[in-house]
Amino acid sequence: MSTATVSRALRGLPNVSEATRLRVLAEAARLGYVPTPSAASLATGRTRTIGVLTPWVNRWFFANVIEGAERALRDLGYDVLLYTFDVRRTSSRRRVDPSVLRHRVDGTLVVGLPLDDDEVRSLVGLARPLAFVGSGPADQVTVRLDDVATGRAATRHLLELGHRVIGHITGVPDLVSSWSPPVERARGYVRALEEAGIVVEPDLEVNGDFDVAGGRESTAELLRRRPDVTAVFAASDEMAMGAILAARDLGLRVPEDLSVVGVDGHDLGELVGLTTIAQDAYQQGFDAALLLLEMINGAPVPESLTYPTELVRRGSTAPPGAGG
Amino acid sequence: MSTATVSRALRGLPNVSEATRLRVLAEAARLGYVPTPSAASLATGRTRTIGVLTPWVNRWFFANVIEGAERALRDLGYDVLLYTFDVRRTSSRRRVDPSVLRHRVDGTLVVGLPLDDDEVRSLVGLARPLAFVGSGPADQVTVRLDDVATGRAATRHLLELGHRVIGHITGVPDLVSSWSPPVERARGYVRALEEAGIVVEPDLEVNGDFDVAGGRESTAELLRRRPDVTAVFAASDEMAMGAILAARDLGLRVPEDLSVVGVDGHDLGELVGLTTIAQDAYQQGFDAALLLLEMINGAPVPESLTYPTELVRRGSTAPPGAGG
DNA sequence: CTGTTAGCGCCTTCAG
DNA sequence: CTGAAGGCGCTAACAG
Repeated sequence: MSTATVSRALRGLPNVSEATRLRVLAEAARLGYVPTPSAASLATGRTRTIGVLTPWVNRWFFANVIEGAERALRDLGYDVLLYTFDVRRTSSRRRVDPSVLRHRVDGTLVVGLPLDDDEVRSLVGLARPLAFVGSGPADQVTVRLDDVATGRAATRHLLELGHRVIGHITGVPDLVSSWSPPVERARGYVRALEEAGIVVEPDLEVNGDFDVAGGRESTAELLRRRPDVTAVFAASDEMAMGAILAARDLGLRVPEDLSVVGVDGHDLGELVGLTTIAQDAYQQGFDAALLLLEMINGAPVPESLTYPTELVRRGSTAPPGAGG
Repeated sequence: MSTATVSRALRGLPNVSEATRLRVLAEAARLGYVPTPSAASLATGRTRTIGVLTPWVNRWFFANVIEGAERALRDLGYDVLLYTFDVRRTSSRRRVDPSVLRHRVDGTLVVGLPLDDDEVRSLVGLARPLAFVGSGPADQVTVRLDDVATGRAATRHLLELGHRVIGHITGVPDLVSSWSPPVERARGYVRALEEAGIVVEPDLEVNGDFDVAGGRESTAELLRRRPDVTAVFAASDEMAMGAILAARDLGLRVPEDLSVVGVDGHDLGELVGLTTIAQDAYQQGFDAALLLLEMINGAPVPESLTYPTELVRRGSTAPPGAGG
């Protein structure tokens, strides 16, 4: 029997009689035969692998998106190649160099990673399907929240409680990209303030690096600078929890002296009574992976999917001076 | 110029004159040439890729180990292929079938995934370096805590505070493997009780699925069954936080009515005042990756690395009945 | 130091 | 429906 017939049988192609197919399958199983992916990939140009680019895996949003995407891809026989690009306020991250992805992935999923125009261009230059989760450039397929609306809703919640001096803890430096979620949430924050006729003061915004420690430090700095702040909107729950720690460090009570609202719907939000705008990160990862595979299969896909959010009111927000 | 010379120049092999090497490098840069990994892999049998097998990515320990490993591997030019195998109490997980790894990875890192003997055997059968993080079979390279000592230390902390009826929230079903961290932590728990002359009661142990929701449910069940419990040792911080939620659901105060101690040193532990046995998960992932690469390079490596832990006392533990 | 020659294992085209 | 042949892009061994 020729290798060509075996190859056809194993891949379920037509033009193989049922008898030979069964014979091949049986023999392959008996021998424990496993195809060599690099040979297949060399011959076909396809890798059955998706590159996932993300700044971190140990943060709520990112971990859940990655897990959702991995499950979807695995179910459909695709492997996941993980690339992290640590993003910090203090140091600029390593540039995304897509040449490492060339001939290595059939598609790329960018998870919550703000890219500059050059980086996007170079990814597009790979000529492979590309999708973004969290946010992405306007002309690319993106699975996301309406981040402006999210920032606006969080800020309005605080305004409706009666707050007038509201701080904002944002995520990454806005130098890189004009379309990262923190940038858009900050826009929503500004818009809500303007709609309420409140003058927006730049020194009410600080950068919290998207984690607990960063939220804590930046909130401490904010409260030192502006002791008149009565509420804080953090662009993620982890930073919001850092803000609560900072308040506690300074002897302030939450929510009596400081109201705090976050974004995410973190598993531990309930435990600390955190008011938040909840989203489903796992599902976004799962669906983005499916979209990407459809693109690979040449199916038409929507330009973007926008996911719902929900304000979850808990004990970390209250009218200013509620307790004294 | 021949392809062989180009190949040698690009890979920095000897036997190439400096002049030609520079010429090759310049031309490659000009053309934007990128080698095709599948072709190299087909020719050499090596892939410069490491498979990372883990039950979850959205849990503190796992996310941090993965991130540490990814950073170490990336720095040394290796790619990370991520495979998750969801482990739950309710349903048995998909078996680990290493045939998908054959010809695809140069080594495998198993992160906190309890495997049965057959699965370990089949991984060993790949004839590629293999390392475990969290725990592993006795005869394999493992980066880990002393989990028995960890369970014992946590339980002793509760005993020293005066507790006598101490529940334990463990992680995964112990059906699969005899060497998972939760199993060993439970052993430490039992040993500490025995050393204190306390009769070990099986109905004081419940399974919390290693996450917040599971810790909450199983603690609720435990407290319903055994209202005399005054303290709980959870095998992870996330389950411990679930235990605190369960206590609160039942109107119990922590620590007055119920003391809770966990394991990990979760970023949010301080916020909720959780007493814990802290470990450095990121570093374990990082070091395990380095070990694996040394094995790939044929260097001798220690059979196992044991990491230190530290008891962090916070407000979630106190003598029984401390407040009333 | 450089070039030539065989493959690595699979897939695709074309004959039969 | 099946077989033969060529080639995917690179590396290893050997000549020169």
